[in-house]
Amino acid sequence: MQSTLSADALSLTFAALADPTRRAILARLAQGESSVTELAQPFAISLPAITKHLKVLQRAGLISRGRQAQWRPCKLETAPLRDVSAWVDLYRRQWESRLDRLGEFLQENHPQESNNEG
Amino acid sequence: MQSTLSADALSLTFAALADPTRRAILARLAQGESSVTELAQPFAISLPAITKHLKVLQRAGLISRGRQAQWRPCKLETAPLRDVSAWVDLYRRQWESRLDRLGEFLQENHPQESNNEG
DNA sequence: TGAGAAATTCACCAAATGGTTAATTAACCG
DNA sequence: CGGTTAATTAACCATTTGGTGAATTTCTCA
Repeated sequence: MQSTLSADALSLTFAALADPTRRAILARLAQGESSVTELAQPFAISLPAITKHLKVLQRAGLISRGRQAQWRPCKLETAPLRDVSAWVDLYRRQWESRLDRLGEFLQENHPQESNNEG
Repeated sequence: MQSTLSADALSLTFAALADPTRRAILARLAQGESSVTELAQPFAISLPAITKHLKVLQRAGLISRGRQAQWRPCKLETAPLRDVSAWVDLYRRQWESRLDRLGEFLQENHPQESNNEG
């Protein structure tokens, strides 16, 4: 699992989010803490596979693990999503301001056209 | 793992963003269109490696390719980042509202405590 | 003390990823 | 036409990823 040079936090977070099973796990955890078997319930994969997904999420800081009796409950952690949000919004703002400037230019020169939206 | 069944759009986008080289390429493209060799400039990897990164970005819909003479300029595309932003904000809102509710509860019971940011 | 439940670790496998060099395609220019 | 530049494709390699089943750890409880 461990790479020689550990990847940066943002890369770990994006990589962790790049799997639908893991996103579904996070969605479930957004509603509250949960045990591993409970989390595994909706999926057609083995428990060890779930454990691996949880390790990926934990390494990305997206969840933390607790311990009570033989359960290791998982809890959603907020910080990494905040970083992702910041990164995404930064670049959205950058290209949106570029498009705005282009839009203004087009407005000045071709008041008819109002194209956007891919 | 599911190559025959192509992964969903959000997974493709997150996976594309999970590499620092690709994020740097996008950052560069946020300032305007660029050719491949120009994009490759800052990196210590070969041109074919850059081509592969561009394919990943294109498959995720994060860039589009043009064509003029022997150049294939790359352009940033906005739609997928909007989806990422929507997903992230949805879950941020979900757990933040949970934390808010917890905060209110704590307020009612321990008016001293005030929450802080990392 | 030991059966059973929760979860992890182990050993393995196939496919995907990220990189390389060498060869090839596509367009320009003289 | 031939040479040059831009970029891609091809073939290959090492590592990572996502999965499996079997064994093991850790805890509860009768």
